[in-house]
Amino acid sequence: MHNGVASASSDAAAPSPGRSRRASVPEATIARLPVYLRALHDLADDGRQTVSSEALAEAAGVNSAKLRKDLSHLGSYGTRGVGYDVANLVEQISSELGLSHRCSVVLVGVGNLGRALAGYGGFATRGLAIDALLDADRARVGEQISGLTVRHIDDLTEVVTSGSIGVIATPAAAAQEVCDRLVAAGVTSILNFAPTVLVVPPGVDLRKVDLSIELQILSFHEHRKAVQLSGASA
Amino acid sequence: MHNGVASASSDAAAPSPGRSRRASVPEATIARLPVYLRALHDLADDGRQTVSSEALAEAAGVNSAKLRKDLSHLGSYGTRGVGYDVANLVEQISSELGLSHRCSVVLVGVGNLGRALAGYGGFATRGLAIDALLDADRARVGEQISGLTVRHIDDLTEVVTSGSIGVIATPAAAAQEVCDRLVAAGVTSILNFAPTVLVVPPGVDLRKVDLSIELQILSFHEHRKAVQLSGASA
DNA sequence: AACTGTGAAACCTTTCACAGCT
DNA sequence: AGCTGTGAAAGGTTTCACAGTT
Repeated sequence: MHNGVASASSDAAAPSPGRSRRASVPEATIARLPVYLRALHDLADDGRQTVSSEALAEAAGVNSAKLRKDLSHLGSYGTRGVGYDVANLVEQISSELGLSHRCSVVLVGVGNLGRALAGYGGFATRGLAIDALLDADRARVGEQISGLTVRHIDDLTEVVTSGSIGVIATPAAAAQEVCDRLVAAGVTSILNFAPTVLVVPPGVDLRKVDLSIELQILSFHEHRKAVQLSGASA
Repeated sequence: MHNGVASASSDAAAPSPGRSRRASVPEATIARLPVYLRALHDLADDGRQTVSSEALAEAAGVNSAKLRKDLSHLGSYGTRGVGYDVANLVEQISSELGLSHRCSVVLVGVGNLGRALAGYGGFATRGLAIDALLDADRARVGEQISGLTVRHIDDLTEVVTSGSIGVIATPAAAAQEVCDRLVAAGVTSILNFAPTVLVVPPGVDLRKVDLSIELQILSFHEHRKAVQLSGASA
């Protein structure tokens, strides 16, 4: 799975004795909440008022025990014998994910991938959308993409607000520098699409999406299947 | 996690008593091998002959104990007191991932994202590259993208070969049908970029990359940080 | 009866720490 | 000395199965 959250960032607070409610939802659960949310939105669009763990689990592609355990971490508001109230659950999950008050998303790197991300419908649907596009290439500055005007990366500090999320879609060679500049500008959550390992200071969350790694993992499974087939006849 | 090859192929072989033919490499390890491989290629390009677990781990962004444990699953060939032979390890990992004999990659959906993927340098670097582009829109058929000619999706069976990997970069609404067609054509490994849950028969490996989910996970962490800051004063 | 919420078991992953090789 | 390989401990995740609620 994704390890997501960058390394040594358990600095938040020392194991203080007077720690308050530490509901602390597990990472694995967090990673599934967006999937549940999407399924719930679909159900709501279909006019469903309530849904059972069984039905929601199927729509989300997980099993129902896992779904119930996940929701129980949120303090869950299902009704035994009935199921979950769709609208209520949407509210709960959105709130948990912090989608209620949208934070801005700043994308750096307007090459092929950056353009694709800027135009990606999935973002806009609920809660999150890209608010600013930046690039180091002055030839691209001023260009209009998906309703946004590309600005120069030197304007970074002007477009970053408290709680911004940074998205890096630059070539690998530029990624670490862009990352450093994002961090310097106050960004503490970064999504990296460049195929390189980034280093961030403690307290900064870093996730990565690496397209070629995904393909290589599939290559492994494909390879293993082939080996099994040919070797099984022994 | 990912559903992988349904229960069907867990541990086909009985625990062989004698020669320790290595027992299946854990999923978590597989997911990191491509990262190690990239770091190793970088080291090789720099002329390094050997590397310690400490140094390689740092380049890959993991800790050294994890790296050593991961490599030990491959039957690892390090030398105590010295480290790992870079070229040898590249060979080992490539072979484990099945990159030695490239399998073809077929991409369906040549919208913004599909174009970005087709031009994505990361793929080509080592072992894997996209071999065919397909789209349902006849207006796009014939177009040249990154040296490939877009073909109509009805040609699917002509471009799929045994061991092909399918990549879905269509809108969500079309994804399941495309997936079904890929499966029907014999594809057993699929990477899905469409923001929707796909259903595949047992024996087919499915991985997904969902851009908006990644952002929502970061939104959660950002949100939590904000809450901690404002609420910590109690 | 239908369905949720949850302890407990099973399983997987990471980290530790050190034996053992070069 | 330096470094790998690995049991064992610690921690996290999934699944089971059923008590408890409507």
